[in-house]
Amino acid sequence: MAITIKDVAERAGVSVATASRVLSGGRKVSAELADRVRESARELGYRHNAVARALRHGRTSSVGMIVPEIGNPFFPSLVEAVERTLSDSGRDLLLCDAQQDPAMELRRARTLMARQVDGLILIPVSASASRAALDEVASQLPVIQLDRFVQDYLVDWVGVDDALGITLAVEHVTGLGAKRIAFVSAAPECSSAQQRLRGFTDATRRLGLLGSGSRLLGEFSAGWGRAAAQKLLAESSLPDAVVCGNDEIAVGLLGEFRRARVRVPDDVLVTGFDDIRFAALADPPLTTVRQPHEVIASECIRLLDARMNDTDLPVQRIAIAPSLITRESTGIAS
Amino acid sequence: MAITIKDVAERAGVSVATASRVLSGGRKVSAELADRVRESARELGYRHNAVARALRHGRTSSVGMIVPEIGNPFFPSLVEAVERTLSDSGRDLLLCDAQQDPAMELRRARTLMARQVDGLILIPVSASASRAALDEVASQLPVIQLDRFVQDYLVDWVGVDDALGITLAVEHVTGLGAKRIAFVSAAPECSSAQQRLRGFTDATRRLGLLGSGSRLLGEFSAGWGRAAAQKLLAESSLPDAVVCGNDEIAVGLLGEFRRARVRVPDDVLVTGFDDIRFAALADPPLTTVRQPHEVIASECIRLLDARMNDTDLPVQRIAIAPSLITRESTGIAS
DNA sequence: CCGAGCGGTGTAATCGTTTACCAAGTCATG
DNA sequence: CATGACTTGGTAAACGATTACACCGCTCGG
Repeated sequence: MAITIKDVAERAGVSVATASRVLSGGRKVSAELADRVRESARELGYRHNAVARALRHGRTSSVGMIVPEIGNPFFPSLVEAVERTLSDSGRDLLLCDAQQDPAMELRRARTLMARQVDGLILIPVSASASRAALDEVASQLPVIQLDRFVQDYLVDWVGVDDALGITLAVEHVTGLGAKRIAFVSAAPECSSAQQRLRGFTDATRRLGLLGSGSRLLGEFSAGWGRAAAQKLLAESSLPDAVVCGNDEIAVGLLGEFRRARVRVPDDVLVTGFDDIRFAALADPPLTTVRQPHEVIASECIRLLDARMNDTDLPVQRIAIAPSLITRESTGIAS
Repeated sequence: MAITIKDVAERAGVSVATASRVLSGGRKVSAELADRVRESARELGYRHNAVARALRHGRTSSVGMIVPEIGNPFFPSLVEAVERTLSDSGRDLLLCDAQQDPAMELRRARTLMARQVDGLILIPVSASASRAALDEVASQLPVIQLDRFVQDYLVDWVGVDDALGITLAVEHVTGLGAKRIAFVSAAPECSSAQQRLRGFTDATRRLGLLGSGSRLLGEFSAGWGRAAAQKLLAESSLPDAVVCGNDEIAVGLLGEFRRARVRVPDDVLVTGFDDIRFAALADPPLTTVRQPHEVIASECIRLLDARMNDTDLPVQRIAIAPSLITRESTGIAS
């Protein structure tokens, strides 16, 4: 069996209370005893038991996180940033994958609650179907929605300003002279897709270009990007620019254009969203909207901590402005 | 405060023992009381406290995992597969990022041990410097090394047969007539890099092609792939094929070749390793060595469970054969 | 010289479960 | 009918830490 604080106390000839006070820095202990305890702990190779501490303390110093699908290349960077931010304040991350399934999402939320995480970070799978999970969790502990949010539901949210991001892309290509602009994105199942669609609609309307190009809505995947490219190629003429809902779509689309000998950016401009690792490595390198992961993650934790300190804090929705990264897919190497 | 089993018992008019037996399925309880307890639990919205259960039980039903760097696109797919496998058996994943730093790796290992994870999955940052962490952990609990391993250290390992993977790539390009073969990979800091280098050396020696092309060792990144491409371009003539240590390197190299108007596969063949999500989307689509993540993950958990059941089990090293995925970067669309 | 105050230490309660052990009742069997 | 086996329920002791409270021995002021 492992060494407990009782063993340490015994060997040092003190009570467990004293040993605990030395090792977890409670009240003052005389220098002599403190040394004896530390010495004894070192000799025995004592390591505290976080489970017992958590039970007594009522806090686990851990945060749960549920991600729609870790395999999706955008989420790992968010996970990484969150994990790093948490570890800076001595907390650990319990990570769950919802496998794109709201029912699974709810189940994972329950196990995280059972594990008494101090707070939860949720990237909802769906703008509607994730409500059940969010609802159940939010009634029990501090939750922050990250990146995406559940529709018409007042729970803190931190993410990028999706609509603004798309606006940046639209303005960029119109600035380059594009008149007919197509939009290839995911069906408005999750809030990101909704907001990006809204951004596209609003921006093109404002510029008098609403309806100038096709609006193809499928899913956030390279496969859909390919399929959408084929649809565009089948039309009588190509648009001047294709604004994509995320980088995966854009990369798939670029591949299909390449195969069809459509030249980017000469024949058509293409933009993505997220600035995933491979956006810069695509052919041509992809102009895209960059999400500041580190900022988003740290804001998320900050808000979570604020919420943990004060449950009655008014609900906050923090939309962080993204920035446009211009690369060759719109003819401008940065 | 949250509802405890005591509340449930009280409301049902039974002892906590009975309530516990009903809710956690211990001994038999009469149908009538069982119903009363379940009813009461439902009405109060009782959720068990996994922390208390873990303390009593001595098991947390959680597994720790330390990854060198989640941002690296190869690891998320492993994490996903592991997480899924674990959740199938009702266990959770505590994920830590070592940030490519052995000291951080050791620290994270300690916090996972403090949290009493039932077992640990470690992808060591380094073949040598990760020894400290592995050493300390392995003396306390079941550990499996995943993907990479620490040199000359007997702890279970599950991963792909790296040397075989490279051999497949080398044989593939020689089968296509390549005589001068260059190798661009990472310096042998971690075991994957070591084994892939060994595979390349052995395979080329066997084929009488040892030393036919340059051997450039840097790191597993697209940036290094670019730099290496420039080095190759600066040589008097290009090799017939470039075998890359992983896909990121290959993609970076492809980009640089493209910029220099070197045609792949006409002028030079290129292969990668890992079959990350974007290998198929590269230009041209990348011939690569596929790691079967699901198999690797499930073998990993199987071995971990075996080790948990019997500490004295002889050390196992399970190398799983990868497969070659041929695409256009070697002229063969599959 | 006495009592209050205080710093340092120990005893024991506590966190929420599970479970070893015990008591009481039922049933079957000799 | 007595006895042992078996069932079912409750009581209380764990699990390993933290911490409220009591206590002891000083010092210091009146």
